[in-house]
Amino acid sequence: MGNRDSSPCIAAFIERAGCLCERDGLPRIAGRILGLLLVSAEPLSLDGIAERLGVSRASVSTDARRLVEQGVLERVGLPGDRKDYYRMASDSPERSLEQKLVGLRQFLALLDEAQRLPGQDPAVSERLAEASALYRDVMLATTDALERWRARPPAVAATQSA
Amino acid sequence: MGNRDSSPCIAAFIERAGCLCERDGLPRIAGRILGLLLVSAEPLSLDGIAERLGVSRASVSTDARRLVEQGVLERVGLPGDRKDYYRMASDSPERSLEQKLVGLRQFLALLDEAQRLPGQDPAVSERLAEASALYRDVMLATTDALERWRARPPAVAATQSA
DNA sequence: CACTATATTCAGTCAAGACTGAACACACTG
DNA sequence: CAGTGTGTTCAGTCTTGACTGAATATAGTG
Repeated sequence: MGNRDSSPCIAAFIERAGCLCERDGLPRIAGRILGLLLVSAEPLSLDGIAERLGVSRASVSTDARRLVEQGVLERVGLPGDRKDYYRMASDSPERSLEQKLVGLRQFLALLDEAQRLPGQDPAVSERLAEASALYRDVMLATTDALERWRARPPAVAATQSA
Repeated sequence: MGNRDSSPCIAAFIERAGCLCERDGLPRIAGRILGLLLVSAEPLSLDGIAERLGVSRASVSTDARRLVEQGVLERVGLPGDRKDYYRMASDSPERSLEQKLVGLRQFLALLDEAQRLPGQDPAVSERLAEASALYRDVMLATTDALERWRARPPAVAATQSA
């Protein structure tokens, strides 16, 4: 079942990716798809992914679409082929980071809501303000890092031009 | 049941906290405990929390212990009282941020593992290196923000001295 | 227009784990 | 040592959502 060819290292890597993504609220299969496509040079078809991972085509269809919606995967066509192919989006690291940022943003919003709550003890207010400051700073720093990354010098060559 | 007194705003806030923490892999009740203690000036007993939230004491016992282990809650005693009381740890924002950092660290480790995989296409290697660089930078920036926060000027006064 | 290849959707199964009440353990008190 | 207040653990229920095979849609091909 699945993982027919290729080294067991890669299989292990894909599994790790699956488990890790599970912690972020993604289905395990979605994580495996990401792991697989992360290390594959060519786009893979839906059937190819399903067979390679040893899971149902239904799951791959659902999860791949979800990942496309999140912007971390791209659906591409191959000339003379009716199948859908998938590959990592060119800005996928950015996108998955943004996914994590929304979590931070919501947490920050929660802290702000807490600060606006009526009848707060001064000590509580201060605790909230401090936490809020920390998370605001982290968000800022992360956004900056993202900006720096976007402005990074373009890659020298690599096969894939676009 | 539960939320007997206090404004409905607070009840809503606690619920939001519960749902938000669920996304981070915590039981909803753990999130509610955090929300409740975040806005309460005094430590609360296990029974007090359970009654206030309208949940079983068993859940509060389990989840509070978990939060204490994570370092975001502190178990304190009150003189002349045999009960356990809980309050937010003084460094709780730091701790929950660190929790998030371990996720980043694991993700980074996964990327590194991918880079060490045998027989990599150059384009893939470059993609991995770029992603790795982004996440490394984010981790660094976050750690810096955390340092800044630790070095922040101490609070003016507030009721709770320690 | 049949026919085929492909992708999506749906009903159903299954597993994980949150939550609970009740039993239990523990440690004070008199 | 019984009795009581307190925290923990456990067996069982229930919800959620991942995953699947099969049915269904969609679009290309002759």
